[in-house]
Amino acid sequence: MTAISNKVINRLTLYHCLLKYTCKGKPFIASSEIADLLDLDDSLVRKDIALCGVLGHKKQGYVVDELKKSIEQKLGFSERKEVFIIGAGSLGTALVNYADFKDYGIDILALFDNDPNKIGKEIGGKRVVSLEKLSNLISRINIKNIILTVPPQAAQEVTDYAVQCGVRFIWNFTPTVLRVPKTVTVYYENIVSSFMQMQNASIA
Amino acid sequence: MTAISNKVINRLTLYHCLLKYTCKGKPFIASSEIADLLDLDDSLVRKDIALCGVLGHKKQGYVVDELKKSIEQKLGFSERKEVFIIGAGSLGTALVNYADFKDYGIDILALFDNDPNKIGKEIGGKRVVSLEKLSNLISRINIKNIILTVPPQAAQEVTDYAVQCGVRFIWNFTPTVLRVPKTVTVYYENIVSSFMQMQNASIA
DNA sequence: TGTATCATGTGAAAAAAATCACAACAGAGA
DNA sequence: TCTCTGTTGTGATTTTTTTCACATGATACA
Ligand SMILES: NC(=O)c1ccc[n+]([C@@H]2O[C@H](COP(=O)([O-])OP(=O)(O)OC[C@H]3O[C@@H](n4cnc5c(N)ncnc54)[C@H](O)[C@@H]3O)[C@@H](O)[C@H]2O)c1
Ligand SMILES: NC(=O)c1ccc[n+]([C@@H]2O[C@H](COP(=O)([O-])OP(=O)(O)OC[C@H]3O[C@@H](n4cnc5c(N)ncnc54)[C@H](O)[C@@H]3O)[C@@H](O)[C@H]2O)c1
Repeated sequence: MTAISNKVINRLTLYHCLLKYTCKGKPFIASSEIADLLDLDDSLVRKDIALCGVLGHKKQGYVVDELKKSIEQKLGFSERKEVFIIGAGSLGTALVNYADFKDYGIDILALFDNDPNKIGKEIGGKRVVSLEKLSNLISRINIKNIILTVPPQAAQEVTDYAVQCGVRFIWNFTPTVLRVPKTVTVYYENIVSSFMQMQNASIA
Repeated sequence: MTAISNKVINRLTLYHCLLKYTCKGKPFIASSEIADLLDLDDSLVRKDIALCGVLGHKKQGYVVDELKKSIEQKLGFSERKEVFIIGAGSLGTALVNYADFKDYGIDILALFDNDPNKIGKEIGGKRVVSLEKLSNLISRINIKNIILTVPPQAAQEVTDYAVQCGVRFIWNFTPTVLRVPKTVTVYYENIVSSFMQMQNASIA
């Protein structure tokens, strides 16, 4: 089982979206259809698919349902991934409400905040807990992933605490760069960069 | 002025975040510091910076303020980019409330929705307008960019309408692949893919 | 003032990613 | 049944991106 590059992961999730919503009901799909919709080269699509171990059918393409399932398997959508959100603000609220997370195996267990007005309440059916409780909860249920949605000014401080509590993966939605030990992975959800890349497409 | 790749854009925005929040007050920064924080090769950082036309200083590094401004210039943060949001739900609300957008020149003018309970209200100081008014408003003020945050089932239909109204760039937060004419650019804000990439980091 | 240092800037090399090109062959249709 | 077509699967090539390696020279400091 070879490692799979981030670019491939990104494309495979897009293929999956396509199969899930755009191709609903269709039995087969050709690599060229996927390629056209996503503005890619069709051989690239075939190579991505080959990585999932799916074989296509001459003159017909790939079986939609089989391909969808294989992508799910390859990317581990069915493995349950438990996550805490730290920062129960606007964005934290949106993320708890994101219905499709469950299809990817992403399960938000609770939100943490330091605002006494929010603590004890529920957002999107999930409890908002005092940040102080993080340490305790992490040692009880073994959570490795957090979504960081606190104000940028609080990001490093909260990160330090989370790392100390044993967090291993930080999905960082704040526009800050975080200092963490080598054992911790930060993924920068650099939302503005996406917009700039989109704009750049017109020039390039 | 050569085109700049998406990877470079992504890194430059991260350097910018770093300069803005992590380095506040520091006069100089070395490429190796940036590289360490972001887990990159330092010569890569220097090459990215060279693209912005900034020269460093031997034994000192780059002038933080100068570098920050040059990235802003290179990526066009100070050019005003007017945007409509379509879909005034959880995520639309979070995005209107995203304070840092203004630092990147992203200016959300209004939200559109088809829910009569939302139309006429304000969210984050911006008016929620009936989607029907989009055509009119686009021809009046010349808006090219929309942020799409409607439910996935409505995405294609809303897209078709927006394209017809003259939209050129669609920042698509829905987990769907959109059919658009070649003249229209869709940027897929494939949020789940990020999470999968983060997880992958542990294996790779 | 002199010197050793350390960060830059950049060619050259390596690695990774994408594109090209096409053989193979299953399936549609005559 | 036969032929033609359209799509796969994949080697070869090209392009892009990253890493390596080091000459350069400004700066700190003795
Ligand atoms: N809103 C967006 O769409 C958006 C988009 C991209 C990035 N971001 C970033 O995401 C972060 C959150 O944005 P938001 O709009 O939800 O902000 P927000 O102000 O609505 O929410 C921040 C939440 O964090 C809590 N908080 C503050 N300090 C804390 C601490 N020390 N410990 C625990 N909780 C703390 C606050 O009580 C609040 O509930 C910000 O860094 C923002 O820049 C937001
Ligand atoms: N919530 C998140 O954090 C998150 C994250 C990633 C992606 N998404 C995606 O973003 C989209 C929005 O998510 P959300 O959580 O804000 O959903 P939501 O249900 O809270 O909001 C959707 C909004 O769209 C409006 N709407 C529905 N049909 C419409 C139409 N035809 N024309 C105009 N407006 C219409 C609704 O009235 C509602 O206000 C969804 O596609 C979701 O999958 C959400």
